Amino acid sequence: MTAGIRHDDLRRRNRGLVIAAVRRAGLPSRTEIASTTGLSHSTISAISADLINEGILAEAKAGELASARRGRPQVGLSLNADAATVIVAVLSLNELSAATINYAGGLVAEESRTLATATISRDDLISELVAMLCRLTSGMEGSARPLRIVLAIQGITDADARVMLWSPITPHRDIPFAEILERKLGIPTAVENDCNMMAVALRWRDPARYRADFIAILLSHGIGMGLVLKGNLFTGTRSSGGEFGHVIHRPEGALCRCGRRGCIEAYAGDYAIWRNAHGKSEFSTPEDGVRPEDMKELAERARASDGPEREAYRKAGNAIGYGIGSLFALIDPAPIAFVGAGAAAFDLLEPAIRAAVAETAGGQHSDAIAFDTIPDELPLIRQGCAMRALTYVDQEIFSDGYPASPLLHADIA
Amino acid sequence: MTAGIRHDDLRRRNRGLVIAAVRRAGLPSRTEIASTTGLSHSTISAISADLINEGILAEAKAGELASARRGRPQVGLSLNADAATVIVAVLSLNELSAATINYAGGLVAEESRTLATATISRDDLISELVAMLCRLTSGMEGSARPLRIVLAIQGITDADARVMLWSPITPHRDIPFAEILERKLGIPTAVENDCNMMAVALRWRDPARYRADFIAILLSHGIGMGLVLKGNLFTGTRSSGGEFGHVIHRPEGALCRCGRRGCIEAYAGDYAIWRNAHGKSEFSTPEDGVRPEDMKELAERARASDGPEREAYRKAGNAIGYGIGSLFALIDPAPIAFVGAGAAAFDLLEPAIRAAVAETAGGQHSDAIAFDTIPDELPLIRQGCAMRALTYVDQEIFSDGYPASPLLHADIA
DNA sequence: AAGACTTTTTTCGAGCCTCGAAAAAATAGT
DNA sequence: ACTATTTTTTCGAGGCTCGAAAAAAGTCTT
Repeated sequence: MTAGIRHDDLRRRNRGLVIAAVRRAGLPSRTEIASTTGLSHSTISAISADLINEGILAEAKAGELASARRGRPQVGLSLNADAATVIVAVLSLNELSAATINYAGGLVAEESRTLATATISRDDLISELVAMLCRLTSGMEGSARPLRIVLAIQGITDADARVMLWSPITPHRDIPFAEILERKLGIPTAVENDCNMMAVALRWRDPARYRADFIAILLSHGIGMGLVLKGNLFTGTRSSGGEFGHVIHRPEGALCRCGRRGCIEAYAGDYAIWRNAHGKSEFSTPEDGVRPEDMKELAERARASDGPEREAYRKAGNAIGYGIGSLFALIDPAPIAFVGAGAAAFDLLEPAIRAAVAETAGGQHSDAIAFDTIPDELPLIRQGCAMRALTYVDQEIFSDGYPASPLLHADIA
Repeated sequence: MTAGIRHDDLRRRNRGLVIAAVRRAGLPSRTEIASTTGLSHSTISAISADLINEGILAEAKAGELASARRGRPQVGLSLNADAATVIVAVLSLNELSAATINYAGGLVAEESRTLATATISRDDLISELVAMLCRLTSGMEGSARPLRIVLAIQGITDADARVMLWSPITPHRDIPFAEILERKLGIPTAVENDCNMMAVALRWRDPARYRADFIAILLSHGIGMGLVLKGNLFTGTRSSGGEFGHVIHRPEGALCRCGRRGCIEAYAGDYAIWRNAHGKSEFSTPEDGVRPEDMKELAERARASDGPEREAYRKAGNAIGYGIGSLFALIDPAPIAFVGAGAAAFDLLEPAIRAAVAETAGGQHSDAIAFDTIPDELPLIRQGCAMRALTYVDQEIFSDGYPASPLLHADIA
């Protein structure tokens, strides 16, 4: 049962609304905030005064907002970059990277290193991560301590974003990263699926295109998906969900890395395309060592002539297209962004994808099916993590009357 | 952007909360409502006094609440059955039925008739419906006028629940039932998918089992689905969505009623089972005239010996099972209720369903997969419509300070 | 049977919050 | 310098929820 609304919740929610409006708009005036939130000018005035006093927002210098209009000039409100910091970390195949981000979303520091994720021991994996984050946060104590960590992983997390349940990059399972990092660093942590973070980032990058309903599909060694429906990130009931790569394309079909058969990934993952292009059986054990260079070369050959390579891409497109079509039967069509190295070969996939979608329930609204490609996934994932962490701070910490950094504003005391 | 919370929204939302608590609990005391909503006793006292004055709630007679405890006895609050009425209508193959329901959910009047939905003209279909609802509402004027109509149809509606976009029971498309009924009867109307209403009803019938996440699957001539995720009815971005029957089971597979190939329905719909059992080609035109008696007989023969009939049910179960498995890859497992005549043959389907699910991503959590069967769908659909209509009245009308029936309480004037 | 005890419900004043209207502030045009 | 215009702040009114205390309505005990 939904909880009742207390009187003090009201202020909290409206504070959150004002912060969100500033984060979204960049440098909005109070009047602009009033109109986007629907709250009265007086309320916005009161709330923004509080937020400025607390060091969460800051007023822009006069003239920063091009006006040239008559009347009292608007004063833009911005996020105070020094109000807080957050940490983002991305754990992917053979690579671990992390960064400190300030409250305005700017990069403060970063670090990354290669890591043999497939063979490293469980303890070493954990301690490498802990060590990197300790280095990043060293010297940040007291009010300078980061307020949130978001760790993105390839694979499945639990619905509460606390445990990595399974990942293709390591044999180790059920690693409670959130608990570990909270204990070691004392900073609240969320563990998120990388594709979900991609979807979050798309929404911030291009809100016009990626608004209420859209899909991000990661094409790489495996196939991942992040799905936003009615403005909310779609997650499973127990896990991060959205395992599009393991929707069944052909029952009893090709052997998948997950051990099952006929998954979309078993036709469209890098290893599957490679396997098909090299004339190996669909039932042969998935090859782990397919490198990005191999795929680039494969794509070149597929473009050069209509041989087994092109056929392999066709099969991949067919699997993806039928999968999308089935998804559209459930959720109706929505724009799709293909992300990752595989998106660089999208020209080879697209005809087969479109042909397959046309054979499905999604085909009837083919006008609404827009594709977009973004070959480089890491920046997207990072940005998604950063926004995830920052909106957490916005809504869960700064929306209460939290004294952001009292020392910065000692003059008001 | 989410709208700001006004001060007067607060009362409205808390009124809605109190009404919802009473509808859910049956005869709760004020103290009980306070604890389920988290609001204070004083607030509940004030709100319920208002609601009683407005004739929306009523106090139970003393002693109706078994207490036997010490202390001042609790006074149960109930919905005032006379506070309002709503209309539910269900349009299904060859049958149209409608009923008037009072505010407490009790049946006031009902009517149903057979109708050759497959051949009737568009205008006749509309006027039959309008006529029936006019008869039901005749004499109910002024404050006795029903406050809401919910019409359930087999097929696809738009996301705003105003238009029947497509239905298997009639060749006519895009009938704006909501607009038509609102104009003819002057009562706000919603057009809903029948399976979605089944899901709504399950939640009211057995909240322990069907709580936050579950699936209702209708097995009849076609295959429908109603899905509740995180406590919300799942709908598509443009339509009622959840067209589980048209998820692709086998690309380029059996011919479906929808004209496409390989849909789950083309294996598991009545016509598909019938077609397979009679040794017809999977690509032969779907038979429209398969009657429930035919299916009953088919099931008998399938139970009697392991012939083509049993094989047909196996194929159906295989399609459903793979479909469920793929769905579980996206949303994680959830309890499933199989509804409709096809559920009466669930014993024939279940082994193949379970075997197929085990081959998919859903298989890993096989412990969480609970099946339930409900052969009679019409009462479920009706109940879902009724609850849908009543909660609309609760939240959209009675949550504002709406004078429910001033005449009933003239004494307070 | 009267008083003690217990639990539910109502009453009442305090404290917030939002809102609208009016005032103040700050600039461009004339 | 003065007017027009637009933004922002101020101020009082009205509502809402809350906690504490009081009132109500029984059961239990002696």
